[in-house]
Amino acid sequence: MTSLRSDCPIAGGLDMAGDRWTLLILRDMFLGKRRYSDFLSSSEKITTNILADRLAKMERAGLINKKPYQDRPVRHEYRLTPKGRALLPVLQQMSLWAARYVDGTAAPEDALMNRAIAPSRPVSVL
Amino acid sequence: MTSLRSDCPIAGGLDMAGDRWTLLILRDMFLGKRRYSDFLSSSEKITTNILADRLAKMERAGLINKKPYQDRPVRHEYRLTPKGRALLPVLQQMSLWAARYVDGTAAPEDALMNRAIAPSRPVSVL
DNA sequence: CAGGGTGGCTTGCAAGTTACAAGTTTGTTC
DNA sequence: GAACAAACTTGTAACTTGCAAGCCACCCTG
Repeated sequence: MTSLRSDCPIAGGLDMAGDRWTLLILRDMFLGKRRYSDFLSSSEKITTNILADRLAKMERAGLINKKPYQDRPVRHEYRLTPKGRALLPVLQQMSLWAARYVDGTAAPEDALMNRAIAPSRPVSVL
Repeated sequence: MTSLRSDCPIAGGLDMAGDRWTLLILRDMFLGKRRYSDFLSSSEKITTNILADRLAKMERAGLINKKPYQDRPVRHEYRLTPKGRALLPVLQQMSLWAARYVDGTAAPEDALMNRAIAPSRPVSVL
């Protein structure tokens, strides 16, 4: 996770978010989840150690940040940074692809698809 | 790889292509590579056992197919299926994201970006 | 103020996956 | 028939994942 395999942007992207869980946590955040227990409740059943590890790595990678929402006891919530939010089109395209080509997957969720990130970037822009 | 974690299309997509190498092999194919030795020569330096394993899994997943291009000795080449080709937009969005947000990555390659798959699908279509 | 419950982790460990190196097979070229 | 090459396969150590259990701080109830 700490060094890139090459300067290819695809390799770089995969080095930061190319595992089985990171993009699913991102998806949950786009759907409004913010707390540890929210992420645990998703239907893919991530385990606690992996969730804690991924949240820490994602924070170090600048995809999310962590802020206390209460003291006593201190509890944190996790939110997308602009860098994390900018991965939405990747999630959208992945959804469209799987919904069409992978058996047993449902249609993409409207909440993910009907959403744009700030400066929207069409595919064939410079 | 054989069963899906949920019916979410993102989870489905990740179950098929959410690892450190599959999308890089796909990228190489979009750039015209077809042979085992072509894939080995990429700058990320995939090792032979992983390459062989990934090619076999991708074939089973229907992303690519394998055909002999000569006998004596039999040699195969690998080509994208329509299902594999349809992952191009995912690669494109990943490239745009990383080029913009990941330090040390180069600009997306024109050969990948200036390319459309047959029925092009804008993001916010049903 | 003891006992149970809850949210958010941490720890331990077995099983699976990856990386690196070396070897094998099939045929071709000198 | 020796060297070479493409395309794998095998062995093994290191790392990552999945599963279960434990832990700590705090609230809540009696």
